[in-house]
Amino acid sequence: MDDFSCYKVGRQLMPEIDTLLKKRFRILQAIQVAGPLGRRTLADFLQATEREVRNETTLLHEQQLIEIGQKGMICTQLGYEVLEQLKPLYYELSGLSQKEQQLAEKFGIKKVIIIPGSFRNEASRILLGKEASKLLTSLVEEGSKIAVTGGSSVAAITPYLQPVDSLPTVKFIAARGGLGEEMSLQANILVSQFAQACQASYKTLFMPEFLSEQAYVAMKAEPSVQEIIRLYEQVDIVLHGIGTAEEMAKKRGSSDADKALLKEKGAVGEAFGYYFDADGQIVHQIRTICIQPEHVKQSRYVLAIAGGEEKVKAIGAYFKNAAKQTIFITDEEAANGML
Amino acid sequence: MDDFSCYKVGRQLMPEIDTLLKKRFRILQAIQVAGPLGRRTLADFLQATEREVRNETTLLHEQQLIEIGQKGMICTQLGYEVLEQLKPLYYELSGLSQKEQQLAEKFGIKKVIIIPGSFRNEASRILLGKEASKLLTSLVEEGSKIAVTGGSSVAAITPYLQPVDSLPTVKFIAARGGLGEEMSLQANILVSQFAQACQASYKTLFMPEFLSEQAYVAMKAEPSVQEIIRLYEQVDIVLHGIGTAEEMAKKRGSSDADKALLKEKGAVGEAFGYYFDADGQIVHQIRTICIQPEHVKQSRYVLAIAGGEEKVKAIGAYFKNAAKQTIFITDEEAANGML
DNA sequence: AAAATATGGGACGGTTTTTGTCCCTTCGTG
DNA sequence: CACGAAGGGACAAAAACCGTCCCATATTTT
Repeated sequence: MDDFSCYKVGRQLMPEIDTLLKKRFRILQAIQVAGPLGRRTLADFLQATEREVRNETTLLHEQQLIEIGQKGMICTQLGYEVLEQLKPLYYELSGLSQKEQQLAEKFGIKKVIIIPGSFRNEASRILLGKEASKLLTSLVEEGSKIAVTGGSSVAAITPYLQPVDSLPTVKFIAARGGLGEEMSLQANILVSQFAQACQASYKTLFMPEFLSEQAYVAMKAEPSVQEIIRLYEQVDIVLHGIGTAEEMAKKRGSSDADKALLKEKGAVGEAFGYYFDADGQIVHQIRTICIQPEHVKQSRYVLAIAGGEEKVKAIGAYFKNAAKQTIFITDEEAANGML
Repeated sequence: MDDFSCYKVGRQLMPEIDTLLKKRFRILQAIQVAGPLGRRTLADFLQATEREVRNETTLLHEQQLIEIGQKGMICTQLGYEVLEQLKPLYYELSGLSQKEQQLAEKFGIKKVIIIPGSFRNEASRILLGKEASKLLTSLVEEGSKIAVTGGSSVAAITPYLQPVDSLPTVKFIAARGGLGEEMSLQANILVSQFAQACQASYKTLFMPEFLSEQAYVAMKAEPSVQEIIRLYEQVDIVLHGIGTAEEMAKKRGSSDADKALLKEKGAVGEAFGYYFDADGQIVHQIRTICIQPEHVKQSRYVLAIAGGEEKVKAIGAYFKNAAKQTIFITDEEAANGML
């Protein structure tokens, strides 16, 4: 499983290297993701004193793992390699590997990936983006159809998608219509950005949020809508976030009556347009066009992304009744909350 | 070649672990070989302050690598295992592996094994004994005939020979007669002790040191001597030390005239009864029965053992004209002197 | 039996190192 | 040109470390 045997033997003579490795790894990683930045900025970024950061960074500099310029410190190529090679070990030492496995078993899903820190922190979101992008890239095949929902977590991937391999042949599909205000996090916007980044094609679905019963039926019959519904049936990969019921309702600008209704029904979370209760059962559905749970369940891969302390309950509920083939990317904060 | 890759990557982030590992390894090893011993004794054994030893030993104790009793500190089973597993790494870090290879190339022999420290130090002699014993055990086969000379370095093996495998079937043969005073280091005594330790058989050769020409010829004709000379021709393994010319002459109680003669001939070293000059050429031979250089050269393995600063010249000279199949065990001190 | 030696644990100043926190000059950037 | 953030320098307070001794006890030697 691991080939850190010599490290583990060495640790018996030098137990202090564990904490040392974790500390320096964190700092080097922070420099890597947070780009060129100065000593003091880094210090409160990591919530450490200036001194501590300074000591470690001078050492990292002597080791040629970072370069110190006038813009600040940046990670060298060697630093990248060291980070890459030490990542599994860091995960092992931080217990993240173990937590990943525990969560995967608990939820009965394929795999869990934990990003150190919290998605509230920018550094973690950058790591998330890189990790998710890497994963997505490894999953796609020639002509894959990828359904994408909105949300800040999913949006974090954008800067790191690159046109490699078969990515240019895939198609990104908005998993549902827009959500109201925050345009930049809408599924429609994201798919277009994704597609642009990968030089791939995409399909948007612009629709009002709240349709009357009649309008809903009418829309469903529209040829363009029919077309996207057919696409949903052929989706290979679903990329979605998970939200809390309150947050979602607020984002949608739901009325107080609707909020009360949701609360009454016990809704705690939301994913691709469906509200579910603490048991993961769907209790409410937005009356709009969106991908159906059965489409999700029959897709080859499901990539769920969600983190942060506030989403612990929603995530836990969602995975009581989620697609088994799901790969779940979360942050350390949420992972701790769920264990 | 080595599988310390994860260690070496880790070292890039934590360069201090090198010295740390070496320091702790040395201390743990000292405890291992020097048996139960106290803090202060260990301190001047390692030429370190009491404090330093104390700090490290408390840590080793916490790590359960040593046990602290009223007789002093001893190495635990876990400690043994850690030492065993870390030994190649320690050799690598200390540059001993590299020096071993350099010396082997320089001398044109099969292999060099360097024992840390100096043979003047008891701890090193204990390590020497263990190492040489292990090596010898690995070399012998069913019915091997092993020629043994005297000397303190060779004698260091005695306590660590154990009756394993095919050792009981081997025969230890005194490579020559006695040397005078120091009985316990004579070849004759050693072979009997070796044989006893291994439950093997042995053959001694008791003869006066300085024979007249007539007596020498007469002795050679003796059946018992003829028998041992035939044995010399069948020897599989030669185990011998290397001495300086001065030391040997003194041990033998040579006359001043003889010493002057040796000096005139340029003798710098001695091995199994032969004096050789700085070029490794034999310049003088003791007139006694002993194994011949041609017997040595045709034996399967030659195990040479010698160390200490004072022997550097003698060793260097000896290996200018030594058997290619020699495996040479020396100490760090001599190794440094020769490079 | 008694003296001598060696053990681990405790204690305690003096010293070195570490730490937190300034200021300063120098740059890019707006 | 001005502002903010960069790295480097400096320094007092604090902490950690270090060398060293003492002590009660156990073991070894005499």
